[in-house]
Amino acid sequence: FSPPDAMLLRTDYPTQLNSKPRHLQRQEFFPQSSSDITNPESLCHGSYLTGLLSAADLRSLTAHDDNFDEIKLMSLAFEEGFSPVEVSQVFEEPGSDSGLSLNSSHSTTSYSVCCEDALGYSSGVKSVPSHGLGAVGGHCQENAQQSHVEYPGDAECSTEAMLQQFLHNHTYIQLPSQAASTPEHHQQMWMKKSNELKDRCRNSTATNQSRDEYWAKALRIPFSVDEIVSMSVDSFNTVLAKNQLTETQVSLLRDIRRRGKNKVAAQKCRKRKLNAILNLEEDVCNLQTQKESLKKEHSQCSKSINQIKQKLNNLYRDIFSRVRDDQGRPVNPHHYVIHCSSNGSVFIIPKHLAKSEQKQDNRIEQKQK
DNA sequence: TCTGTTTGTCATCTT
DNA sequence: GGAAGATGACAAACA
Repeated sequence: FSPPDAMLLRTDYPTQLNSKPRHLQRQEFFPQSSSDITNPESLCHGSYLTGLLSAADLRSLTAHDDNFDEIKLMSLAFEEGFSPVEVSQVFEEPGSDSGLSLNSSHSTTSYSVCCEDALGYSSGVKSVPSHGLGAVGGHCQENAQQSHVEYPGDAECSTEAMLQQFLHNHTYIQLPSQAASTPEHHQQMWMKKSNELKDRCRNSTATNQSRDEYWAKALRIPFSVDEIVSMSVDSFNTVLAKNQLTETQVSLLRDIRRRGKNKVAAQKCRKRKLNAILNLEEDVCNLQTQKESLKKEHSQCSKSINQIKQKLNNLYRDIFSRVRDDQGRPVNPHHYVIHCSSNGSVFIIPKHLAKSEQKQDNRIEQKQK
């Protein structure tokens, strides 16, 4: 869901927000030590994370679950001192389908309001947690001190409390003078903020700034994406070793490098595939041309053979029309054949003799070979 | 609104 | 066995 949605909800629950005393201290929401928090549900009180957990705590916390990419980023945001707008903007990043993939499981986590807590953690829900996280990221100390929300306790959690918490998440960013403004004003502010973020993202893409460039900038990585991708393995390892980077920054650097390399590889792969297709099409074209040429040649050969056959028949007929046997009778061409021996002599012999003669000649030829 | 293309990304396989 | 490259599949952006 989005903060504007929450504002609409808030108008349905106007009494709880402003009327209840805010007497509970932030520490009460996390009675256990931060290092004990290992389950996502503990994070459901996420609106108070910044006030309660140090960056180191958050890092160790997030290390327990591979799905906590966004939380890792939050951690970095706190650690690096980013503004809530920066962090929320990062999560508003266009095409946030992948963004920062600190590990193989990604894009299946999101923050959403659940029945138990204000800021819940759910898996398998594909949504962009931009506003909520932006709010969480921006939960600075002063704001936390300025407003306290009544919380009914760990065991029970009412919808009102949930809304209060969530609304608290998204009101802390305001200046103190704005704190008591109307729900409509909240909504307008969020709409405006959302549009600003979207505009900035659009501008970002309009200037050909890639998502990784954006991330690198947002996480203050002192190298350009091109540098990260194009540097040698040794240089890259040196960079990782000598720059005192945080775990998250190292992850991002590795991701950027991997994505960059893979992007180039994909481009090369597609180019190769295209070239292969073009070459195959050219081969097909050449083979078709060759086939046509061979067909023509075959046709011409057939024609020539037929002409030679015809000439041979004519010659045969002419010879037999002139030849006579011992008694002066014409020779029957069905019983005799013209035989050319290997030494060039030409005889007219009975067919049955011609066959045996032929065999003999073949044997002699084979012996000569 | 639908459709085809391009591009980035991930997972997986190959080198 | 691990790193890097190659490639199929998918999704988002875009024309």
